[in-house]
Amino acid sequence: MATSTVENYLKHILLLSAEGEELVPMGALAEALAVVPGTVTTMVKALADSGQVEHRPRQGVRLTAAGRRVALNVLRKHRLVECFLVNVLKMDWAAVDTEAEQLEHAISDEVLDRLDALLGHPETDPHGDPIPSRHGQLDSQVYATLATCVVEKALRIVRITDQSAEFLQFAVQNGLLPGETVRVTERNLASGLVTAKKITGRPLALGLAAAGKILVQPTR
Amino acid sequence: MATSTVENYLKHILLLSAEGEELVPMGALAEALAVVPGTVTTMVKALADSGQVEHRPRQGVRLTAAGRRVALNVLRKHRLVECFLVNVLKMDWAAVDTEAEQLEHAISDEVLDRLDALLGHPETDPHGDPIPSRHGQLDSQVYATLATCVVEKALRIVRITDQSAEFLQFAVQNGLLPGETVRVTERNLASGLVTAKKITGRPLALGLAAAGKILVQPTR
DNA sequence: AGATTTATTTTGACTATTCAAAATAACCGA
DNA sequence: TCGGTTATTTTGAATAGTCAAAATAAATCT
Repeated sequence: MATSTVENYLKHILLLSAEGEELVPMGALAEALAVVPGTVTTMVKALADSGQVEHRPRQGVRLTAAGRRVALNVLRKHRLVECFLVNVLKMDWAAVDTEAEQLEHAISDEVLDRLDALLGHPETDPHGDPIPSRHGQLDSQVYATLATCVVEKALRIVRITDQSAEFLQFAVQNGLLPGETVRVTERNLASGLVTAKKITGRPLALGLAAAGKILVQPTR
Repeated sequence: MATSTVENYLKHILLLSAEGEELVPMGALAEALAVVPGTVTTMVKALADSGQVEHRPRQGVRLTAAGRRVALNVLRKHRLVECFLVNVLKMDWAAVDTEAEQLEHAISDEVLDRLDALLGHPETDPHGDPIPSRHGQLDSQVYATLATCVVEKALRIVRITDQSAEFLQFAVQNGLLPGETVRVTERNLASGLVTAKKITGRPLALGLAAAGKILVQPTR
């Protein structure tokens, strides 16, 4: 059985390889896991020995099929737990990531399935992140963001890609939640400023980086 | 923050010291934790250094006030999680102990409180074991068992003190659940045999050891 | 008391995970 | 192609938790 350290390595490799095949640089992984790069090298070599990742020295890591299976299962646990914490326990949207970080390694597949049923088989977690299916399907649609979308068009927010409590708090305070409808009224690449407006609301200015963390799709 | 290993040591010391002050022998602790005795000695010395237990060399260990506080919190988590798994997720009575074993170290106090509220502040877990209160009160009433109670009197089952899946399964199959009413119709110390009957049922024979694991109280 | 059994502690070693710092390789600009 | 960044790997050491087996103390039994 994978230790929770191993689960974390695999989960973060999955998360950093976005869609598919790309090699994750060791440095990026070290940063994500908050350990020094040398530690990642050591650990990745061990993971490679156990067949969970493929290590290309000096280039990066990539999950094997086996590693990906484990990673998706952990991610599924993480996101379903977040749903539970927000929908059932009514916890703060911004706080649940940290909680789920622990719980994802402690809950069994049995509990996972029952939680999934209790929640009505949700497809995304409260931040809009897609929940991998029981057998490893992960929605990987590419969305526009407030930094890249067309202007003056009504769009539905589908997802917030920054899990930090600060950013999520900011999002809540400005009503930038998945499901809400917004329109970008102005975007100036030079100044790096984006102005967005909710249907019923005052204009809100935010930087390009922040705008890029909010994924949107055409209102259906 | 206490590691989950430390939490387990403290929890088991609490459980083994039943009520109060007794020193828990190192061997008993080693057995409960499924490690060799030498390991316990090493670990207990570390726990003593950090002020969580008092170690009497060659005699045993005992929790300090600080250690007891931690242990009660872990036990509270364990038992509330069991309630959740049985009452909300409808999991098998006999399987939840193992699950809770993991979850008790992963859930935060915040989640704990909300779980407690969701469940309606239960006083006992599904096996009848008392749940320590938020601030460390633990019901320590001494109950009679089917091995020690008066015969021919109707009694309510309050608790099953063996958490092993096998025993719990046996209990379920014979309807020996907390809340049920039973009567001991016969007890023979010599043969070590106890015969019990549910109000609406055929007599059931069980050994003294098994009978001693079922706690009862007078029907109110 | 002396010998024996039993519980506990000590010792030495091992695994998993981590860090700091030095060594190495790859890349990049002129 | 040379020199310098920058990323990665290596090396040596630390911590937490564990085991096996030898040493020791305590309790027990003649």
